[in-house]
Amino acid sequence: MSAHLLENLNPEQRAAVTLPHESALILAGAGSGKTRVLTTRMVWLIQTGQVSPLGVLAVTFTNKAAKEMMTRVSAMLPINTRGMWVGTFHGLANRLLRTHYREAGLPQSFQILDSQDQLSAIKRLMKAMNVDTEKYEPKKVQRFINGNKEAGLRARDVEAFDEYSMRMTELYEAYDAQCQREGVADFPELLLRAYELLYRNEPLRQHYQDRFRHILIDEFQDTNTLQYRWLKLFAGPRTALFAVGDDDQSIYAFRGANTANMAEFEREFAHGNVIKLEQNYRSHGNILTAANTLISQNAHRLGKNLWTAEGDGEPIRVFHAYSDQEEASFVVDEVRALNREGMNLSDMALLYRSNAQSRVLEHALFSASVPYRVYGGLRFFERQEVKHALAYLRLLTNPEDDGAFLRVVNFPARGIGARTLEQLADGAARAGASLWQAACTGGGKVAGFAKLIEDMKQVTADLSLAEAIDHVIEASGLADYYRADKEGADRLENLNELVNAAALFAEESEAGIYDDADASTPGGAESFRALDTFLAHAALEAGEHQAGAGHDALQLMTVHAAKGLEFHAVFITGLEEGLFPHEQSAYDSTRASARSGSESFRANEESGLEEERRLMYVAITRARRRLYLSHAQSRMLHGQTRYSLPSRFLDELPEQVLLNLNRRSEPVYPSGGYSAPAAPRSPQTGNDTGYKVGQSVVHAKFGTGIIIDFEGRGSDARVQVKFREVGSKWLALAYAKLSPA
DNA sequence: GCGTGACATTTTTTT
DNA sequence: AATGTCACGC
Repeated sequence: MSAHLLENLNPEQRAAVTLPHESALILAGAGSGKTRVLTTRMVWLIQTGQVSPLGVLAVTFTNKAAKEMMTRVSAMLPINTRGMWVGTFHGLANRLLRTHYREAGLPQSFQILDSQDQLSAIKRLMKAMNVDTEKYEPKKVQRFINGNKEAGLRARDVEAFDEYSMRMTELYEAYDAQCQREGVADFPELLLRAYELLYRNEPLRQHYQDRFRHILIDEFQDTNTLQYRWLKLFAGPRTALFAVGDDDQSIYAFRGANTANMAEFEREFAHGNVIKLEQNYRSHGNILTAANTLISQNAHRLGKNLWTAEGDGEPIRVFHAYSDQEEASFVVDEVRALNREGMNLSDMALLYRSNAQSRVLEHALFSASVPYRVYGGLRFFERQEVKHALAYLRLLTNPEDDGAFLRVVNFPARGIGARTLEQLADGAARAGASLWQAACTGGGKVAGFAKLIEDMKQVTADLSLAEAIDHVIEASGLADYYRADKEGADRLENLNELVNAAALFAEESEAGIYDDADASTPGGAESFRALDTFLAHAALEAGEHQAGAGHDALQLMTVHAAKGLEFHAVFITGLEEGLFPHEQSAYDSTRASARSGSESFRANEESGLEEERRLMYVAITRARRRLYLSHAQSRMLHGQTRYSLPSRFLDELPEQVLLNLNRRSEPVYPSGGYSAPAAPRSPQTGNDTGYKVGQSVVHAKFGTGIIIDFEGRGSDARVQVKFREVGSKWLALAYAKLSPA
């Protein structure tokens, strides 16, 4: 039967699947059957009796990938997969912490803060500490805290010498204390806590190291420093680590992913046990040639070249548009043509670098009544009405949660205003108590709120999860509030959907999906309480952006969101300098972490440009048969028209695989009402304005800066100026009050 | 206490 | 263009 399992694998894939009990690194290129290898390996290990299902730990980055893996494994294996540890880093850490909450120093009902919750917790803290939020921006504080946690550093471990980072570190420490007091944990905290738990608790560590004989990791290139350490801690002397990744597809360095982990893993674990999967089963030759040529221009690579047994296929179509609108209508025309030829809309994708770009495309698609679906955006559990309902629930299970308290104490409005809350907070701080405790001992409207919550607690105690949530939505006044609101219908529906989601969740939990079948864990909590589990689920799995499922619709998403997906036809739009590669990433990637006080977690500071190139590589390799690349000379962005040059990535592709769709109307401008449009630019020559690139200038409002780019001529002339204070801006010379410095 | 208008801000995204 | 944040006035 295991022979059957291996039947359709190529030699490299088979070698990877059947590796002996040793650690290995699998360099799996785009479209090389990575997920297949990973799941088959898991099944093979179990089927050949090398390990029991409980001895396997499989880690992914997204819930989607985890689910996919589970589905495939249970399809191949007749056994019960319920006790298996397959999940995201955060999901598994949560599981561990719930099981060993005492040892981890957490309350049984600890709540998880998502990024929004975390930010508001930070703002609240800074307000209480009277910190100047101009000087210390809450967002930067959040980055600082998370960056350090992801590097495995607690506040006391951070080396801070200058005043700024010392203050940041103080905030970090105070923030952690606040979280501890309130019984909440943010995302990186889950990982760090779980790490510390095993690090300090030897018997527990022994237990898990002994249990997990095989650890499999998906998308290894996306691991950050802490996640890698976490894996090393779970791995005992007899554990084999099977890491699958593609350094060329690392596109999350900006949030701490450390590609150097791959090289390090090879040195520390794989010891030359490296298998490359280079045969691509997805794309035609020309597309792969383009991808290979592009990525070969990155200096920091482990090295890998994709090939395909398919023919060259079609050339890559390149379109130069005069404006973003023209680009959009070009895309719409092509999409309709392909659709007429029989290609499903859902087999085509429109990709762009940043979400803001989708608007023009959507507009054009809408006018042409082409059905489409936009991925990304607000997810279900992140909607405000849902968050409100969840906050009530959090308060029921964990009254110390001040964040939840503040979110709903006056929503719907109960006449409890800022001043009342200030007094309440003062009282709570003096007594060293939570807001909830202070509210219970007080009087007036606040006491009324406390009574409301108490009553809810009583009533819901005997109800099922879904019934309880339904009751809370009614009793809190949320339902009435949205019923009274003219625009509340959608929100009301979402609240209804929340009740349904809870019912569905309870059903699945009943089926055992979320139970831990391993009863041998020392000191483990037997089962988790339904409400807590549901709340954790809501935080960890914010929910797919639903709607329009089942309908054939064109797929719109950012390149980031497209990772891991494939389509027959792909349009990569907005290939312009400054947009893709994005200026923020390409030119000053160091800025974000420069002040974090822990540059070490970005020790492999590579140029942001290489990450942008990898992003382009990911985009190209999404396409199976047909690929379109387009750029626009002018584009509305942030309410301003910007003029840009074609992306350098277009120049980095081999000409022989490209087909220029504008060929017929050389030069690239469309024939039409435009009288000899200005050449895009030539910074050093041919401008008549008296300004040139590199020159220092003074602006009445923005201060002094340096001209870094120049476009157009005459009354259309525009310059990009990098100001010392306010960053870079595009200015029309005809209007801007500029003078030479 | 609450609603309204001025003001700034704007990468990519998962957990 | 669009959205969130903040200060101000009722």
